[in-house]
Order: sequence, then structure tokens, then C-alpha cells
Amino acid sequence: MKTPDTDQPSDPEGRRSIGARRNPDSAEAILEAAEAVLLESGYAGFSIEAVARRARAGKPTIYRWWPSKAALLLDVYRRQKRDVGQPDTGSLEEDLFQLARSLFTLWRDTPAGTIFRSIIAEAQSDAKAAEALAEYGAERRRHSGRMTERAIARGEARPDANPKVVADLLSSYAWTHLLTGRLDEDDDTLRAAIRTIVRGVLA
Amino acid sequence: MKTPDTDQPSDPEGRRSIGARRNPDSAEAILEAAEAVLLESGYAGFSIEAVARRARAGKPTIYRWWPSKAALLLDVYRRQKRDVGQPDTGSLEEDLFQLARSLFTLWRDTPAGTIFRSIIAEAQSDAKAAEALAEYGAERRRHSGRMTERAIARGEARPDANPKVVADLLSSYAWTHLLTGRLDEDDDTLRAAIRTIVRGVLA
Amino acid sequence: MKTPDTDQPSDPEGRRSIGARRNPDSAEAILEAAEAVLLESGYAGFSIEAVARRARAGKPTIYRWWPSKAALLLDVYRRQKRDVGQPDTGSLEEDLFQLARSLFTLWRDTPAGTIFRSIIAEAQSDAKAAEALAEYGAERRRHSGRMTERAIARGEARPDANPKVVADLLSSYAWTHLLTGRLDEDDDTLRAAIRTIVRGVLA
Amino acid sequence: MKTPDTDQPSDPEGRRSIGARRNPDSAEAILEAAEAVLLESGYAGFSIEAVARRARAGKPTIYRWWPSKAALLLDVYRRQKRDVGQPDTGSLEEDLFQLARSLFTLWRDTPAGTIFRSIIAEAQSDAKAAEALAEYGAERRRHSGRMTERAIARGEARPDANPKVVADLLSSYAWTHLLTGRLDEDDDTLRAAIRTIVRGVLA
DNA sequence: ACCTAAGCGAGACGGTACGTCTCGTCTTGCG
DNA sequence: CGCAAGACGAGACGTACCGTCTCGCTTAGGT
Repeated sequence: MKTPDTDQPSDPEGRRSIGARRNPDSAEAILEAAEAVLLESGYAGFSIEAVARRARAGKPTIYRWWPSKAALLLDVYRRQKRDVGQPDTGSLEEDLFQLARSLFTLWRDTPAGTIFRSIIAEAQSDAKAAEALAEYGAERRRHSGRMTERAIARGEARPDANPKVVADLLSSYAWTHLLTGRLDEDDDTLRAAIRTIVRGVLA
Repeated sequence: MKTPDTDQPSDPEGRRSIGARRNPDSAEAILEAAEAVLLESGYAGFSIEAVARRARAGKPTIYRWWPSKAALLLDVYRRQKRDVGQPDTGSLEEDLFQLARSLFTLWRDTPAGTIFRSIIAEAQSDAKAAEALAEYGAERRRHSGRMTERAIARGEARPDANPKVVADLLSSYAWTHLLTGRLDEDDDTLRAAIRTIVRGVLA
Repeated sequence: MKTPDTDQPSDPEGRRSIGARRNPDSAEAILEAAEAVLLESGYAGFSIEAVARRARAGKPTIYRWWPSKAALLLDVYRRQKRDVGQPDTGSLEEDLFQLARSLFTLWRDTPAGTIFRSIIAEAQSDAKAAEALAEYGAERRRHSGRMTERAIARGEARPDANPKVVADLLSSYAWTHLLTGRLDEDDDTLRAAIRTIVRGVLA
Repeated sequence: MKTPDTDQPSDPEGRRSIGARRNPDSAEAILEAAEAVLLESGYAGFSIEAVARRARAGKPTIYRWWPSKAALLLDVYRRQKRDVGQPDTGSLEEDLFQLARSLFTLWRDTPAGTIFRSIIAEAQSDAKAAEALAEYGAERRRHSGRMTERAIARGEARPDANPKVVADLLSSYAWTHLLTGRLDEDDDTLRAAIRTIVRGVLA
């Protein structure tokens, strides 16, 4: 790596076009700048102008590739997110607890939390963001629903348990805590919430 | 109905000062205009300027009494909200279900939903809104926590059930559905979610 | 002197009405405050609000007695001005020089200069100020014209010399130097200007 | 004349950016609008907002190129002013008289007078305007000083006559008459004033 | 001794303008 | 054709004053 300036205005002497196609350096610089701005100034300071300034990019370059603030935010989120993975401990409660705990930790200790909050906020006034968020949420619920499916399969959960409902309750709990600044719940409280859900579906 | 001008710029020939004290007509006109703007243009179009124009009020009059957009939003919400009340059917599941159902209905069929979404969005970039929202949320959870307390008292719920956790799960579920445009869940799905929570705390 | 608080918000615990007539204390406090504001913040900071704040007076009290900013300014000027008097040395050049010199000194070293500048500025957009200024200027020219009249009478100046023209040239020179911040002309330059005028009317 | 819309909001369907450089059309429209506003509403009604409205320009576009009201006023003055030229009749009195007369006429019969009055007024509360005005005044005095220099050179004026003083007296006389609404002096009065100055420097 | 009339401080009111910020679009000139 | 750059019209931001209004109080002068 030549330039180690990860969150500075990057290239000292700007990028040029590389011909009639998208310049990946620009895209990278813009996403990096977007993340940095979001981290430093929060959603309130997150403007296309600020990102362009930071990335030493022209505003039209941003608008060309990301039609809305929401699209940029989503890309930043996707790029940033190191997937929390899916635990498989053989116990539904333990699986859900570890998932929730690692999500809370990720959101609290990395930019991911700020970014995701911003996306949800944006979705309240931007239809495209709302749609993307809905799709993303559904996907996450499908994903975490598998844990309940496995619990049913191994006889831990009752056969008529609804994996979607469990996933919905869990992700609602996590999202709401993110949005209201309550990511520092201690293990006992978190576990009590998870246990309440799990008990509701045990065989 | 006495005054048919519910969503027009109200008074044909404006309000005056009524001395060195707040003019309730102005306050009323501003709140009404704020609600109308929010309803017609959504959170995206909700600006102090737009409210002032609509209310035929000066911007300083708004800033004098509401230090931030968030404060105005909260007042609009409070003014608009007809409290959903607290059912007491003798069954925890039924209590929670009716509460959730009436909340979903309120949010879907009145401006309250749009307004509350806006407050949550605003809280993602405005510290004062965040604080106000946190306080409001805590109060709501205390309120709905009483239903579980009653269930414990009558032996329906286990003695070590945590009313706060139940309330948190329920309100998280409701808020998240509001924010992601899923207020039209059918009764079965809604009841399945409620039942999962309730089963987790039954004796 | 009873109260030494010449430029503070005056009375610690406010003035009241003294019945159905003008309260001279208020008038005094307002003029004093106006002068203080003008001195401290210049014409740019001279607003009715600022004067009212400073004088602990209500705005209507000011508007009741001074219909415009210009009227207040003129009163402040009249109240402040210690008349420069009219020298009579037996020499026209010396008379004019001493008059100009004392005027320059007064304007440079006391609030009078700032105040008078403000009046002239105000007169450029306020007809009433313009009228008052015109009248005042004419009176001043009549006044200083007497020096030339005396010089004609004693045979120093030619009989057909026009006192009004001399006075006009002199006051124009002074006013313009006030308005362009050139009140620090040294004695030689000032005397050269006066001498040029005087030579033009000597016998 | 192709476009008859000399003082209307100009272009029916607006101007666009012409790239990363100043758009001369906008500059022109703004100066034209500024002049029109000044002419119609006077200095009192001259606001950046009014100019922007009239020119169908955004406020930032004005602030981008003119840092203050004063700067805009000066540009309007420069643009408007058809230089009064410098007469050279071989007689100092005649030179000065014609200069003064044409200046009075220009100020009385064109917008230039209103504009220049506004600049002087603005300079009484805006330091930058004051500086610009000082520089402009010095330049004008240098310029009109040349007439006296020529008179000295041809032996008409005494060798020790001070051209700066003559120019100062003349321009002071003119400026003051502008500011006090006395531009309609008849030829006799004007000539008497000029003659008084000139006699003071004749050989 | 009452009553009315006016002045007083206070400060809210509908407005206008301020100077700054960001929006999303446009156009240039270089590569 | 993409790129950085940055100007453009538009319009919201939150603040300062404008000049007007009404309040509750005070006092004086006429009854």
C-alpha cells in the first residue's frame, strides 16, 4: 500500500478520469469519505457536499453512481459490515443470545451502528431507502429465522413455532435499542429478553 | 363543528400580539399547521419555514416557544394523540393484543403514525429529540409494564417475570413495524407474536 | 453629581410612569443610552431595540416620543453638542481656521462626530432626517457666514464676497472629511485649504 | 433593440451554470437588478434579497462575487458611470466649472447620484465600504488635481498652489451638495464657489 | 375619595432581511 | 465518456430588528 491515509482527504493530488468507465479509486474514496463523515459528524453532518469535499470528488460523480443519499448509505453499510455470522451452539437461547450480543457489540463499537441508524432515519422520508430497508430487514429475518428452524428440527422448539415471528421479535428488539441509544444493556437484561422469546416457542 | 377551516391558513386577517404573554391562538395555529404540513408533505417537507407560512406566523414566534424542530414535533404528537388507553381483560395475552392492535390502528389511520415516525427519525440526528424520545419511551414501557404486573399479581404470570422486558419486547415490535411500514399485519400474525412473548412469562 | 453611572443601564430598579405625562427620567435615560450605543457600536449597531434594552425602556416609549431613528439621532446630537463657539480674532483666515480646527477636534475626540455622521447617513434614506439636516446645515452656514460678513465690514474681504459661498465651502470641506474619516489632517494641510478659500475673497 | 425587458426579471426561463466559472449573464443580471432596485426603492429598500429576487438569482451567487452590499453598490456605480471626462479649456476656472457642472448634472439626471449617495451612507456603517470609498475619493482627487497641475505649468496658477487642496475643496463641495439634496444650484452660485477656490491659487 | 386618562416596562406578534448551508443540476477542460 | 471543479437557482436555517399591539401597573388631575 502506498498511501496509508485511510481517513484523510486521500490522494494529495487528485484522481483523474481513467477513460470512459467508472474509476474504482473514486468509488472507494467516496465510500471511505462517507464512512468517515458519518463517524465523525453523525447523520446530522452527513451531506453529499461533505462527502464530496472529504473525498476530493465532484458532486456529480457521487450523483452519477448513487442516485440518493440512501443508496450511498446502504453501500457504506454493506461495505463496512463484517457479518456477525450465525452461531450454532445446539441451544436456541444460546444461539439467539450470541447473535444479539455480537450485534449490540458491533453496533456500539464500530461505525456500523451509526450507519444503520442513519439508514433507518433516511428511510422515514425517502421511499427508496424505505424499500431497500424493508428488503434488507426481511433478508435478515429469514437469516436469523434459520436458528429457530434448526431448533424445531432437533425437537427443541415446538413444531408449530413460527421462525419468522421469533426473528421479528429479536430484530425489533435490537433495532429499537439501536435507535434509542440503549446498546449497553447488560447480559442479564439481554438474556432475560431472549429467554422470554425462547420460552414462548420451546416444546 | 364550529370552524370549518381545519387545514387552511386559518384566520383571514391575522393575529396580533395580546400583550407581553403568549398568544394561545398562535400556538394553536402553529401546531395545527405543523400537523397539516407533516400530513401533506411528510417528514421530508416539514420545515419551520413551511409551518410558519402555513400558520401565517413569523418564524421567531415558533422559535420563541419551540427551541427545535423536535420540540415542535413532540408537541404535535402529544396534541394529536388520543391515548390508546390500557385494556384490562383479565388475560395478559388479550391485554397486550388489544394494546398492540389499537396502537397499530392509531398509527395507520391517523396522523399519529407519521408524526411519531418523524420524531424517531429526528432523534437520529438531534440530541434533544433523542433525549425526549428516550424519556417518552421509558414512560410508555412503564405504562404497559403494569399489565404484566397485574398478571403476576393474579398468578397468571410467573412471579419472576420481568414486566420491563415484556413491555420492551412489545413496544420494540410495534415501533419497528411502524418504522418499516408493516402496520398492516393481520390479527393472526400479530397474535402469534404476542402469544410468543406471553408464553415466555406464564406461570 | 448624584449618580455616577453615566453609561450603565442606569436605574437598577426601573422607572415607573409618573402619571399621564412624559417622564423626563425616561427621556433622559433613552437619550443617554442612545449616545452610549452609538459610541460603543457605531451607527451600524444603533437600533431602537438596542437603545431600549440599554435604557431599560419599552420600545413604545421610544416610538411615542421619537417617531423615527432620525428624530432620536437629532435629539442626541442636540443634547450632546457643546457649541464650538465663533472665534473673532480680527483675521478671517484665523477665524475660519480656528473654527475648522475646533470642529475637527470635537468630531474626532467626542461622540459628536459619530453622531453627526449617523445623521447624515440616515438622511440618505429618511426624508425627515434629510429635511432636518438641510435646515441644520443652512443654519450652520448662516452662522459661520457671519465671519465673512465681519471681514467685509472691516475691509479685509472684498465687498462683493459671498459669505454663503465661503461658509458652504468650509462646511463642505469639514463634512466630507468627517464622512471619509479624514479628521486627522495636520495643521498645515488644513490651513492650506482655509487659506485657499480666504485668498479668494480678500480685498 | 432585441430584448425590450430592460428592467423586468429578465430571462423568462432562468440561467444555468456554465461550468466551474463565473456566468457573466448572472453578473450582468444582478448588477442590472441592483440598479433597478436602487432606482425604484432607494437605498432604504436596497437589500440583497430584493436584488436576488429581481435578478432571479440565488443569494449565494451574489455573496460569492460581492462580499458585501458595499461591494455590489460600488460595482453598480462603476458600471453605471459614464465618466464625466476631464475638460481642458486653458482656464482653470472654466475647467473646474465644467467638471462640477457635469458632475451635478450626472448626479441629478441619472441613477448615479442615488447610487453614490448610497455608497457614502453605507460607508458610515460598513468598514469595507469606508475603505473602498476612501480609495475611490483619493483617486478622484488625484484625477481632478491634474487640472490645477496644468494651470501651474502654464503659469496660470501660482507655483506653490496645492492641487490636492483644490481638488479636495471641489469634491467636498460636490459631495456635500449631493448628500444634502442641493444639486440644483444655479450656474451663478456654482461659478461663485468655483471662482472663490480658483482665485485662491491664481498667480 | 373616586375615576379616568395617559405614560410606563415588558415582551409577544407578523414580518423582512441577514449571511450561511446544502440541495441536485449544469458545464467546462483535461485525460 | 468519466473525472474534479465549482457555479448556478432554489430555498431552509436560526437570529436580529422592525414597528405595532396589549397587558398590568402607576400616578395626576378632574370630579
